[in-house]
Amino acid sequence: MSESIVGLKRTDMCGTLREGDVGREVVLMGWCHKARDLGGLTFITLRDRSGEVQLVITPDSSEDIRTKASKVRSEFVLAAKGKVQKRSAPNEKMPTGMIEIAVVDLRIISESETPPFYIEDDDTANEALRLKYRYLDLRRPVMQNNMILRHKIAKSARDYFDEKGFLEIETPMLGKSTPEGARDYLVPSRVKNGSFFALPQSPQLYKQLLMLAGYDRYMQIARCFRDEDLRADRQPEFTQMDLEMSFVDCDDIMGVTEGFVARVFKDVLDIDIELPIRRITWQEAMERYGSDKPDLRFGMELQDISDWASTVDFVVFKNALEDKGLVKAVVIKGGAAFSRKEIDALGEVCKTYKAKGMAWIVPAEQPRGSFLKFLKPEDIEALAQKTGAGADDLICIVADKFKVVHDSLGQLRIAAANKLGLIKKDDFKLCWVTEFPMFEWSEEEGRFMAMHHPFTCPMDEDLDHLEADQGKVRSKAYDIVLNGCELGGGSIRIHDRDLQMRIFKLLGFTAEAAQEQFGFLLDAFKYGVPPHGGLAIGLDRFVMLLTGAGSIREVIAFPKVQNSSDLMTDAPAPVSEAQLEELGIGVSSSSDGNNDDENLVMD
RNA sequence: GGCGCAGUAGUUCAGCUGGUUAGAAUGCCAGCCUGUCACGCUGGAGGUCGAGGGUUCGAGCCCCUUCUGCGUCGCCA
Repeated sequence: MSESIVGLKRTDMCGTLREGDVGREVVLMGWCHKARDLGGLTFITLRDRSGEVQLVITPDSSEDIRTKASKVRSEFVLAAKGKVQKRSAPNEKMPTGMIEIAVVDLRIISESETPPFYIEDDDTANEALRLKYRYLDLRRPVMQNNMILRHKIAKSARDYFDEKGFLEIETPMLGKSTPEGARDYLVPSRVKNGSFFALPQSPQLYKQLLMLAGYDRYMQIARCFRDEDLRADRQPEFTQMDLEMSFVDCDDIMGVTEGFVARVFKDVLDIDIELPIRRITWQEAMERYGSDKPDLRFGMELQDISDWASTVDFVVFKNALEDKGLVKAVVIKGGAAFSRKEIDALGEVCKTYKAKGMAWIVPAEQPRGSFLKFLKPEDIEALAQKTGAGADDLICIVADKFKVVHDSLGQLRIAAANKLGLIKKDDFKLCWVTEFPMFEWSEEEGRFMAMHHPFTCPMDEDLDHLEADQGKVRSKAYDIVLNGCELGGGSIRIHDRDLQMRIFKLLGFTAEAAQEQFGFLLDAFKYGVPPHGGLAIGLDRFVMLLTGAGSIREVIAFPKVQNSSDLMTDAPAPVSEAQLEELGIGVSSSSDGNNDDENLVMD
């Protein structure tokens, strides 16, 4: 049975009705959240995007309505006409709990099978199940709120940047594959067999060319693609609030970005962000927090104890120091109460980040620790003195090279803070991390790679030793960090063709390779380039942090799972021979005999 | 590719040292019920214990392989 809505015009949304509406005749449409048949009386909770309201069918209702009401089940789509009346038994828990609708016309528009999980806010259902039936999952009010909040942020962005004179300009989805950076998603060309488009990892080059073209201020809420493994905060396709400005320096970009972030916090959560946002150099962030995205909601900073370690007769420290490394410590207040097992778990965190181990010590009257036999009583006292640790505290120590020490202790710091409950969920701490290194040594490639991207401008002070000491060159790049999560980042770009060529050369590009990959950019740079720079904010992460969601999947309508597939549509899926033929692509079964796992090969 | 966690009724879970016919709650179905809102009461149906193999007199439980989901390292300019 499926009735029509002809003759009924919706007058109100379910969740908007209040006591002031009593006496009005309304027409509502929505989903049955729950039907309660008490025999003579039937209550139906009707739900739409705005909320829920109670329908009531009494023994006075017509036979037809009572029959239909008895057939209604969860998730049926209903249309109801009736009069708003004050409830004799109000429900304080519902926003519409003071009123109900006395039904005079009821239509079952669409029936529903029993859903595989109950549509409620507590997401007790298995995530894989939720994703397979995402359209049902998206009915849950908490998911609808996430989508609404996401919309609000996008709207704030468009309003804000419009007011600041930005133009939203769309850039292509089908572009050119570039070396460096993440793996590209490729799209085969039908017209030019054997050639491929790449989906954009970001609109980077297009927005730079828009600056060159004189558009001055550009923004775009842009979909980006990266074919890399997923994480709780990483999806293969994601959305960036992308912007670029001409005739600016770092301060201009950071200023306009701060205004945007503050605007979103105000519009969405009614929170006032203190401006300007604190700035920390990359060097300082690494040294104090062991991270280029420090969580400033708690202290527990890293302390350099290399001087102390050099006076101690412990081979682990000696080796690290001789190997141009350092020794650092994190003091966990109250950590003396941790069990051996809990301390070992912290050691495991360090090992995950390549530390060979974690030394620890509780500087109590009867000291406890992992390397006491190498320490004299005065060593322990000196360490306690230096680090400010007391008898109730746990000192965790890692000795290794710069990266290992900071990575491992930085993560240990977070693990310990989580353990001690130092991180408040509704606390928002922002910072800028500036002066990123221009290059990063890649063991795998055996060369320097661009830490940000190859179009990032080096700092003026470091231009002179660009060739001489690449590792020391800093760039005009900046990241904005919210609660230890990289919210976004950007840079001032190179606008000088010669400098751009120098950077390509340092990255190992021959002049020919640079011309082949980025010829269009280098050509464009012959025709008058304004100084420019920009930034992109990860919209999904921003929404995730503002909603307190545990992963960006919670704020993306139709996300992918860990193997980059879509549990609802089963994408990616094989295509027909004819389609492949047209694209000039052959597919061969892989040698392991697993027919489901096929390899693409070019004809 | 590595490491870790999980997979038992539609759903969320329990299931002891390997031992009778695998349980609970909820949902679902039927009947009753005039103020419910986690409605209530009575009754009922519902299971390839993710899959495959092995050990055993006997496997949800032990072993191997594999699939799926989650977290994470690598990776993500």
